[in-house]
Amino acid sequence: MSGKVLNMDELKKILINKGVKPSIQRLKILEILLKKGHPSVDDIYRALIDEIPTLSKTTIYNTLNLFLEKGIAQAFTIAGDNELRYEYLNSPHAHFKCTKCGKIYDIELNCDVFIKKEINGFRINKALVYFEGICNECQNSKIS
Amino acid sequence: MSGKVLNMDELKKILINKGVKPSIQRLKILEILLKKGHPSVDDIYRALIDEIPTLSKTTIYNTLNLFLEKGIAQAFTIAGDNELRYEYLNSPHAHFKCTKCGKIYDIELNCDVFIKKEINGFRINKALVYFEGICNECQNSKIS
DNA sequence: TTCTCTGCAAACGCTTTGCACGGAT
DNA sequence: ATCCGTGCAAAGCGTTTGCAGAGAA
Repeated sequence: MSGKVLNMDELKKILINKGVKPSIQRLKILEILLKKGHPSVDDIYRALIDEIPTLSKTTIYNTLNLFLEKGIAQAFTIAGDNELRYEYLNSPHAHFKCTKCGKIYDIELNCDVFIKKEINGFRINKALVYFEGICNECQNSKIS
Repeated sequence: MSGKVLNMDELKKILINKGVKPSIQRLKILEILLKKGHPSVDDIYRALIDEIPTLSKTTIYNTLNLFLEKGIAQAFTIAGDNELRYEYLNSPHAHFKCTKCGKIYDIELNCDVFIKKEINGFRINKALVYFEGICNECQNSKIS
C-alpha cells in the first residue's frame, strides 16, 4: 500500500526500463498497482471500466502476466481466497489480513531469513508471508 | 511432511477428539494428511481410488472443508498454482519450493514474530510462509 | 505491410451446490 | 423413521486460450 502517485511519463519510464511497451491499458493498470493496496483482477477491472469502457479482463490478465514475467509485479493469494491478488514488486514484506475488519496491511519483516535470503543452505529467490489475526484498531475498538 | 503412520484406532481418536464422526473415507483422508507432504485434492483422490473405488472428489472436498472447520487441517497454495494443498495442522512452519526439482520442503522458523505471534501490536492467529528458491541438493548437483 | 496489442467468445480446471440414495442409530 | 455421510451431475467462477480485428511502426 505504497499509495505512490506518478504521472504518465514516470509510469512510461518504469515500463520501458523493464522492457515493456507502454499502452494506455498497461499504464493505467500499473498506476493502480502503485496506488491501490492489493487488487484482484476484478478490482482493477472495476476501477478502470468507466475510464476505458472497452477494457476486457483478458487484457488485464495479459498485462499482469506480462508484469509478472518482467518482474514488475508479483502475485499472491489471501488464504482461502480463490482469486489472485497483485502488487507492485518492491521490497519484500508480509501481508496481514484482519479477520474482523477485512483490511489487508503490509508488514515489514526484519527476520534474518528475509534479509539473508538463505535458510539451511537453501537459496531463497522469493518469499511470501501471510498473517491472519486481529489488527490494532480492531483490538482497541471493543465493539463486536 | 511428518511421515507419521498411525493405525485406525489412533486415527479414530483424533477425529473423535475434534468432534468429527469417523468414516472410512475420513479416516483414509486423515491418514494421507499425516503421511504425505502437501497433497492436493487430486493427489488424495489418486491415492485412494484403488482402495475405495466409489470415492468421489466431492467427498474429499466435503471432508477437507470439515477438517478445516474443526482445525484438523489447514489449506494453502503454492505460488502460481491454481489448486489448494492441504496439510495436517500442527506447529507453524514455512513451505519451501525448489524451482529446480519441484520438491516442497517444510522449514522450521525461529523468528520472533512466529513465536510471539504478535507484530506491531497485531495479534497473529495464523501464519503462512512460502519460499521459492533452490534447495541444497540442487545447488550441489550442478547438472542442469 | 508487418507485427503486436486488444478484447470477444469459448474452453478449462478447481471447487461448490443440489439432490437422491443408502447406511447408521 | 430419522439423520447424516456419500457421490453423481451440474453449476459456478477465476483464469487461459483461440482467434480476428485494430492499431502502431
